[in-house]
Amino acid sequence: METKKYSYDYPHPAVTTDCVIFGFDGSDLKVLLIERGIEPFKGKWALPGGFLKMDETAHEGALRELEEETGMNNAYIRQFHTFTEPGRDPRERVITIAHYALVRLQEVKGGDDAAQARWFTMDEIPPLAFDHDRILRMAQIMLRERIHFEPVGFELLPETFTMKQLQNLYEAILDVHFDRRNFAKKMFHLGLLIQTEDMVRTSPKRESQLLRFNKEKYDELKQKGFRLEF
Amino acid sequence: METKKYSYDYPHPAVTTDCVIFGFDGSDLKVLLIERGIEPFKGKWALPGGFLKMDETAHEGALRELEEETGMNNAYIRQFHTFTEPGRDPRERVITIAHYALVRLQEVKGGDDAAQARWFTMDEIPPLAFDHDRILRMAQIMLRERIHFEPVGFELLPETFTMKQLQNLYEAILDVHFDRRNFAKKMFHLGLLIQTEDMVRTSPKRESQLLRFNKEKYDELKQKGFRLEF
DNA sequence: TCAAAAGTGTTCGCTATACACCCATGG
DNA sequence: CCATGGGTGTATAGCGAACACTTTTGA
Repeated sequence: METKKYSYDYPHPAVTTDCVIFGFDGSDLKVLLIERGIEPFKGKWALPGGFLKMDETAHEGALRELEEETGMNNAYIRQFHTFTEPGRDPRERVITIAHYALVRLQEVKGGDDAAQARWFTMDEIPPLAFDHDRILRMAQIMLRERIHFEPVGFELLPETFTMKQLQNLYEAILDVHFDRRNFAKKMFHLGLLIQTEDMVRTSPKRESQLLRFNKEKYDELKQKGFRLEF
Repeated sequence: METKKYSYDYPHPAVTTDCVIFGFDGSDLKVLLIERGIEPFKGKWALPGGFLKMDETAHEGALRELEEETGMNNAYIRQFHTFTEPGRDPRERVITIAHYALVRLQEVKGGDDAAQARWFTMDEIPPLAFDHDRILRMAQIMLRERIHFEPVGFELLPETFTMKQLQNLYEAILDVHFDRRNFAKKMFHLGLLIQTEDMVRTSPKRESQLLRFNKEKYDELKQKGFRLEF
């Protein structure tokens, strides 16, 4: 502990990136948590995260964390808040730049990380290490607000999906209920959906049509500036 | 440079808070800038900001900056993004937690700070130091989005104001134009405005009614959850 | 008397919402 | 034949957008 190689005239906080990784299984919104293997909070569940390297941006750091945990390297990821309470880490002053990521559950392979990782639905989240409860709650709020400006939901769905799944997703994110017919009408009216030829046997008795996200149309709309009404 | 008193096993970035301070003069949205007195970027205009103290949160740091520059200690202030590009400060690695503040121009006394400070309208902003151009642009975008969830505009207006001023403000923030009658209709319909008895001679020829923000009603609506449509 | 600002209402079209019946399938 | 899930259409109400004339007053 005598070999502290990095010295400054003024005290500097440590900086980490944390990542709230959201996934969707067709009915429920889920979050990936890691069981901590070391103190502090050993054995508790926590958000994936780690120290920012000196030559990477927070965005790159968060992507790195995400890849370590999920093997994904092209996910949607967005910084939403930086948490700075002086006492939030018992070891030293640590501020964390928090992100949320949206991933397709189907594409997630287990992470490299030896760490214990598990997906939790939003209503079975255990108490978390540090101030991660608060970070998670705020991630949910920010995602909920974001959906009014970007069709973020499509980042969570597979290539093709059913209208029912899309509605489940919006309902899970916004925590509201929509009328089935009105929801479909509105979604089609936005023009962001393409109907495919394919059907899928969704459950015991019925098959349903598969949809696809119209990215070209979205990019076009984004140019002009638009709002998603929900 | 030998007396570096603060040492760590791993390199730590320096952390600052920067503050985009918005004001409104009845017609135009303005931003408070500081002329830098020291290198780097000496003589250039920049956002007010400074190093985060080890015992304060970013919010407290931003409030402190704000008070130094404007003498205000109760303004609306909100963190919106943390900028982390490794090269953004030529001296050392500095990340900055950026905030925007909304203040009432009438209440701003000159700051304590000896620094040269000036209000600029949004279309006369000079090139700024560091990456502050980018920070300012993003502040504007975030404020624009925020107004869909909170009636932030009232933070920028005096206690009483005219419908014209309110409309000017919304038009300045959103960079759009509204029909005068439809705008008034919509605002009254939200129920967030109280008509006062008073009139004011706003300009050459005519007097107009003064309005007041209905904070109780707003708090009530916020409880239930609501959206501001624009 | 002209120019500038403010006050005021109506119409039209669209969208949001509420709502019910039919069909196909598997058990 | 029953239960489940998916598909489909209509009627109503409310909101958003477009739009013009009158009044006041100071220059």
